[in-house]
Amino acid sequence: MAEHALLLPVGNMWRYLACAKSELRLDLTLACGQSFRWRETAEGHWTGVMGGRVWTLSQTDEALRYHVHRSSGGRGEPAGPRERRAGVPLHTEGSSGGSSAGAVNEEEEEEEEEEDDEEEEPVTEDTDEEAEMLRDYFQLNVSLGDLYQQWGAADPHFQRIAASFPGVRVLRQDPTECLFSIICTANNHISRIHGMVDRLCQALGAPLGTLDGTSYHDFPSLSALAGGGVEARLRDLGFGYRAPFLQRSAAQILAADGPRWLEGLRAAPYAEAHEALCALPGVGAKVANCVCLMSLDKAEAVPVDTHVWQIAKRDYGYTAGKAPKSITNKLQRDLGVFFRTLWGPRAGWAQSVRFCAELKKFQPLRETAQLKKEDEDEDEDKKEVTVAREGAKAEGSGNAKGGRNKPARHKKAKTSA
DNA sequence: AACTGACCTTT
DNA sequence: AAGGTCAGT
Repeated sequence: MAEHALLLPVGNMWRYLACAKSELRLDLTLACGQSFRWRETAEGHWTGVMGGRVWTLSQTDEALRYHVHRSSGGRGEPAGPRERRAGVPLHTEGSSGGSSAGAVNEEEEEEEEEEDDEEEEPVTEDTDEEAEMLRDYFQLNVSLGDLYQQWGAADPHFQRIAASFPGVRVLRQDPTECLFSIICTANNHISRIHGMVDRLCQALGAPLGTLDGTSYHDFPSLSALAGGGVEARLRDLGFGYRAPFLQRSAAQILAADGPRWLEGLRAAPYAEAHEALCALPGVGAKVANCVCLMSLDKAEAVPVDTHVWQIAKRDYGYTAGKAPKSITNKLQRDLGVFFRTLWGPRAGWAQSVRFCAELKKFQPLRETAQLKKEDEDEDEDKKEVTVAREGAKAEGSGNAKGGRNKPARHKKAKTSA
């Protein structure tokens, strides 16, 4: 029910936010595996759900353009904390093409027609609020240009790719959405993850409306994720062994004061947040680092995956000594310290740029600048990196290994009532 | 404390 | 093999 609330098409009602392309590149930032909620619905146009609303974003050289799709008859309340949804029905097109992309809840489409929310508040304030939502989501208060400068000066390998991959920012995502999306990424393909997150929202998230035949859903709430039968449902949706991780993690968080527990970690030190996350089923060191970096304001967190490990070996000669067969926790800690020493307190941001540049889908971008650049100096700076391992603790709460606070290990708690 | 395989599916 | 995690040694 309410599956087919009609979302208004993008008219000429773009809003603009001053933002240079060197500060933000939508294509790189939205498709590099941080969030799996955005699709390029048209050339240079990215549509997705953020903060309980459906957005379409695009950009010019100097501005970020955005539009929020309003439901024409939506009764689906946004699950967000703010309930004030200034939905103003403009066109009341008879709901036509119910082209069921979901095939799940096929309903006879009823005429969208109920109490049209009488405008109870002036809508003008909403636009400022939405601009602020974007600034927060993209963390536009952080000057990426300055950071690129610093990283490039400190690291010739970063400098080598910087010009080809500008505007790669770390998103500030909702912690719940980030956590449960990232759990899905473990031992998985990016191409597959997109579909999984999509089906997750389709199956358990509140419907927000339909646009161009595609239905959009909010990210599932913790209660929806923790519900009985969720594991089996997700198994059917192709989540494999991750299905119980999602359900059990949700239940565990709910038992620990719900979303406030997660959001509270934003104010906690990196090491503490990392440790707390690792207590959740399906959350190891790498996933915890991703969540810390992309939703909990831990800019120093460096997720070490196979790509970063390859980079470390190839570019920074980080095999000196021993090369574990797999990426161990110790290796992740050591590499975290190493990259924080190299890149500084926002090492996680720099890592995101390097990771992005490593993705196969973005290799064409690399070629372009490579031709311009020189291509002779290759192995130049492969020096000892072991030296850097020493004074790496100089950055406050850098490494996420200290902290012997409280055990709080539930992890394998089966059906702990 | 640090390593080694098994593990759901899909490219 | 894929942007790992878990349990056992």
